[in-house]
Amino acid sequence: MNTLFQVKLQLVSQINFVIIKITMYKTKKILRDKIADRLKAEWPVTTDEIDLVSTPDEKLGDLALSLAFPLARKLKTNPRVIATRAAELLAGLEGVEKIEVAGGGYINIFLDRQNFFDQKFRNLNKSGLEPEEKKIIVEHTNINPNKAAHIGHLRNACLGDTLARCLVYKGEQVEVQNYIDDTGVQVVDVVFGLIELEKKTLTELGKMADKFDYYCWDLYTRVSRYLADHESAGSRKAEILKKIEHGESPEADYARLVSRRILQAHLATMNRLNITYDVLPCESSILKLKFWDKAFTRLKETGAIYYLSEGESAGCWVMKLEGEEEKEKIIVRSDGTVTYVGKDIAYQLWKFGLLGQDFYYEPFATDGSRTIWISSGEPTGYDVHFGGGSQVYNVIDVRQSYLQKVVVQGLKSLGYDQEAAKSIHFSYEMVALSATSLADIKVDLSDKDKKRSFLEVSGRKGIGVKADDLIDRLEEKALAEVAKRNPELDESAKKQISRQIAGAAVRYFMLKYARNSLVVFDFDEALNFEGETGPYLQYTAVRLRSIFRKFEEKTGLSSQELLARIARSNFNLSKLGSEESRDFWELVIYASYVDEEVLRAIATLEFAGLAKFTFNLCQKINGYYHHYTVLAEKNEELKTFRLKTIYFAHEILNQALGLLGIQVPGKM
RNA sequence: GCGCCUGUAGCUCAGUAGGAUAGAGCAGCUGCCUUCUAAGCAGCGGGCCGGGGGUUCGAAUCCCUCCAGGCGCGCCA
Repeated sequence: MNTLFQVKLQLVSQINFVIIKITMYKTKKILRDKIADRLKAEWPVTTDEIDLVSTPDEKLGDLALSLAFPLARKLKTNPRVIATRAAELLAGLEGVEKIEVAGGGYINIFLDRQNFFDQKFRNLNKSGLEPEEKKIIVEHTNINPNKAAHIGHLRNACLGDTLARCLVYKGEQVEVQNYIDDTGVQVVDVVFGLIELEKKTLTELGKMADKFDYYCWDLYTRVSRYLADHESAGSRKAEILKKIEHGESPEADYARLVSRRILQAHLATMNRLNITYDVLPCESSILKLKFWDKAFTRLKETGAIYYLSEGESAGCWVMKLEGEEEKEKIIVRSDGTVTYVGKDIAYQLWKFGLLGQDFYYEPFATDGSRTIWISSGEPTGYDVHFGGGSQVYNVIDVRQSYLQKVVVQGLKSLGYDQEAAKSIHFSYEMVALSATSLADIKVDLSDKDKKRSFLEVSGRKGIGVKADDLIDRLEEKALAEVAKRNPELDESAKKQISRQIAGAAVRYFMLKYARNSLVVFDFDEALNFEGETGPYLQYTAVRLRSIFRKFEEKTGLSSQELLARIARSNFNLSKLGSEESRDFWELVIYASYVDEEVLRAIATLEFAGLAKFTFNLCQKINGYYHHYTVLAEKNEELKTFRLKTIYFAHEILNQALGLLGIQVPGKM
């Protein structure tokens, strides 16, 4: 009972913390302070209790206070009376046009539009957000380097990459890691297949043509089936595993060749989606540098794990789990080898800089001007360091929740409570395949699997849509559209645009679902370019940009001169008709919520909201675009004002698209 | 058995730190291209928010319970 109560208290304090963070959004924060200041003379209210929410309708104002309701309850009076009095107290607030009482006791605030727009326009490039961490590590992708990437991996990478982008936008220092399990059983399976089934020599392997990842995809499923059918082969596989872990030739050479080549393929796939990394820590380096030994010593010394001499788990080192009194998690097996979780605890310690040891690094690839570093178990001569974050996000699907909990427990048991609290499992649901998608990829299914309406992606069974296949199909479709609409463009320009469109389609598709929602992948849906899709967002931006381009062509002004002209302009909003005034305001106020959306996305790790926000913004922009012509407007003053309005919207849209990792083509 | 998640329009999903009339997209139907790109816009139809209780001025949102589904709970990784 007592602990339950404590847990509740803890939750409440966490929630308060989040509330404060989210409403950091400048205008609201300033307003909340001022409101609290005015009201506290009459009632006992603090800034934290001032909850400013959006109104359901533009006619009701821009922001609403609902504090009259709880206050009325406390004071046992009518909320309407309180609201009326509050409205009096708040009269003449700076930045506020007027205040009205509505409904049962809502206090509705109408912002001073002229003032608001001027201010927001001037601060277009300042987010108004502040970093809170020393260094944040985002670990994502983490694909076993033994086969082609599939759409399940894409979801992981898109979520992780978007999180990193949002954190950077907030001003945080972010390090993106992609962990490579280059000595694990999945790689072992493929090495087994190459040696025992395919009888490939290392030289033959090196000469193998393109699509090595596709080749391994098929080989991996073949090996899985072979091993299931030939139990006796298990000992050979175990032997290979051991040799790879100890770096013995030639098995370890096979493993290295396979994992590096597949890793190259994965990076190339992710690059198509604008996703990149800072560092690739490898399991082989962890083994070579004996990270586990260090962690093991510490875990033993602190009593975080202990030895069992009798019972079911006799001979094992185990860890107690909070809240599961009679259950123990085995960390070291009775044969002395460490389990997956054990290694993960050591690795997590490294991420926080708590291991007292770092990898060596060397360049693995370059991505534009950015070097992607890979870990090494031996000195390389490069003086670079990674890890040592103050906060760590592990992007891993929901099935790993239990193990992630154990890892956090490991940190806690070692006394690292703060790090445990900042060790965040960013979990999300899996990607499955719809019945039609299953029919699309030719794959043998068991009778049991055939009966289900959808199937979980499985590399082992070969059930999955390969990432490159999906992107290829999207590019192909985009290219056909681009060629139809812009026949004057040369081939390379058309291809470039198609790549950008395909990338946007994938990224939006992966982000539009809430993370707890199981995505049942369907080709028809993923290949759609209309409605709530990435290409729709791009199209919106392209059309706006086209207005600026045409304006510049007509007037001969440069982009800077154009910006200077509209920044200088000072249009009096009262000159607008009521309809245009409303449409202008709806667009501007909605767009200005971008900061709050980013903070919300980070706090809840829910990027579907940010995706939705961007989509809704585009809907508003398209509505405006359709209704108000800019370039043909005869009234020069009004024309400049409209240019300013869409410039504002366009800038914010670009910011949002950047966060979603969506590029804007020059033409579509 | 225990734990986590999910159930909202014909379909796919938003909305869940309680707030005013439950929203999009797709699919269907009606209009709009001598006009800044129709990958667009405007409009129509479509809902016991899984069922039942409770808390509250107010519940899709919080609590209890039941029903249905998914996923975890290895000396696998």
